[in-house]
Amino acid sequence: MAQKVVAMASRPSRARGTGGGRNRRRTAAPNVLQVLRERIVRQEIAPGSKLRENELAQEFGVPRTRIREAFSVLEQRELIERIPNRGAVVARLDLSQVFHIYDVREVLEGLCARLATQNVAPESWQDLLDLFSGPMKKSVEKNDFDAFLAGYANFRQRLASAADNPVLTQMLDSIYEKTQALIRRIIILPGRAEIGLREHRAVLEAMRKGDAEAAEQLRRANMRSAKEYLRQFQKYVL
Amino acid sequence: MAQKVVAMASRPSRARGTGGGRNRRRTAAPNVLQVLRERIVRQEIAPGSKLRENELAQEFGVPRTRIREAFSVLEQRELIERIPNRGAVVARLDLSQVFHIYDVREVLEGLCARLATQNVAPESWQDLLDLFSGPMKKSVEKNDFDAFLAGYANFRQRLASAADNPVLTQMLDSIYEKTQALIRRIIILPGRAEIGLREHRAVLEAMRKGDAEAAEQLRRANMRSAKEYLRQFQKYVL
DNA sequence: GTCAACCAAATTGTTGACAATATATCCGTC
DNA sequence: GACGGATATATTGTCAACAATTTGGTTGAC
Repeated sequence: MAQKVVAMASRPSRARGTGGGRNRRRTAAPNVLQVLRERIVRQEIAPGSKLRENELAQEFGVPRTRIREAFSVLEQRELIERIPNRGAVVARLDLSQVFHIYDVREVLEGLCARLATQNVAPESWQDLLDLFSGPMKKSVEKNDFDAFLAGYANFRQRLASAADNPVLTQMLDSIYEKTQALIRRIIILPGRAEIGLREHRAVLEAMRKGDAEAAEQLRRANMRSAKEYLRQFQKYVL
Repeated sequence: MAQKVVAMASRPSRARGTGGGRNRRRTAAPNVLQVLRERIVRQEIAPGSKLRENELAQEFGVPRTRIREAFSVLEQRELIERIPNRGAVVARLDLSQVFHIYDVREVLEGLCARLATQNVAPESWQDLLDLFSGPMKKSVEKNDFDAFLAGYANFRQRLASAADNPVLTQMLDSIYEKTQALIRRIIILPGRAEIGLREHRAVLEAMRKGDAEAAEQLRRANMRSAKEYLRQFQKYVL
């Protein structure tokens, strides 16, 4: 019995030291999924590219099974397409799908604005309103799209957080990760940033007044406007 | 072309062991995922039950890896919950999540009604309107809930099909598979079927007139009403 | 009798080897 | 020289053994 204890203590498991001050895993990035997701969303891998399991397994230093499991999730999220026995390719948005997405996004973003307005005190939107009245306006004038996109991301995040509806948040995220690259190309269309800025300000003003219905309608109008812009310039962005 | 097929058929290696002839994987290729999904949705397995990989692998006659892969998908759809090293359990809806779902469902079903109205000729809704004016009314009077649910399923399916938006359809499906069991319990609440019937008829009448905006608003009102009923009777259905 | 540590069984997680399939290359025939 | 057909290679799909973790019960000390 004592021997058993000894055996236990001396078992060949390597230092894992979860409780200890050591870093828990060896250098390799544990989250294959997250990395792949970001690469695809940011289009660091071009749509249509083939994803080879062996290649990725070697790069990440993990067995192929891990890659496979990550593929399974990415397929569910429609970020990649898998054809049996032929592998996985990065999904590409076709035009009709984009318009379908925008129809859905319209009502979801509208709901998000309404819930956010209902859930928190109107004054809490003052800082965002200031941001969109001052600095963001300057960003647009200077054609500083990175700053504009950062502000926009802030806007979305604040609304989703205030809306406090995980189901909604998840759906918006799943939409957003598919269209992120597209949005960047819409923003730089001539005049779009100006219009978007004005529309966002209108939404925020309604929220500042605590008018949830108006906020919903204005956010929906904003989405419809974006969709119209897209329709007009579709040949340039897709 | 035909030659290609011949080449395929004459490939030498077919050492599958079964060797019985032409049938490749006849019996043992059950769609594990589909079966598990239905069992969970229909609550043939109770929420909170533990799902053992080995058990299922043996039952389906497939290696554990398959079960594992199915689990991965079910987890993504939030039909099960997996805790590392502790296994998978059937997800259970808690009350707050249900209300979150209904807020989202309100706007999505509204969108679905609007798109359906816009996409097809108003006359094409006549048969559904007749169904909800005649037979469905009888079903409610006779407390024939199965018939009522079948008609309701028909209604939803027709609208989704006419809306012709795969993104929307998928989101509604993912919501529906989580709440299917709940809906059956709402329907049998005192008076709910009558109210639902009236509201659905109102939606269909708007669609019959080609009034997409009204159809959207009425469908949303219908969802809000269902949510209110749920709030009122929450202690009895959850 | 209670508490704690400890062992044993069951269960999940991981890995590499092997089989099936698709793609690319080469060769003979017309 | 081009086309069809067969082999070679690369890639994906399948699987069963192995490792690690949790759990329930048992033993022993106080």
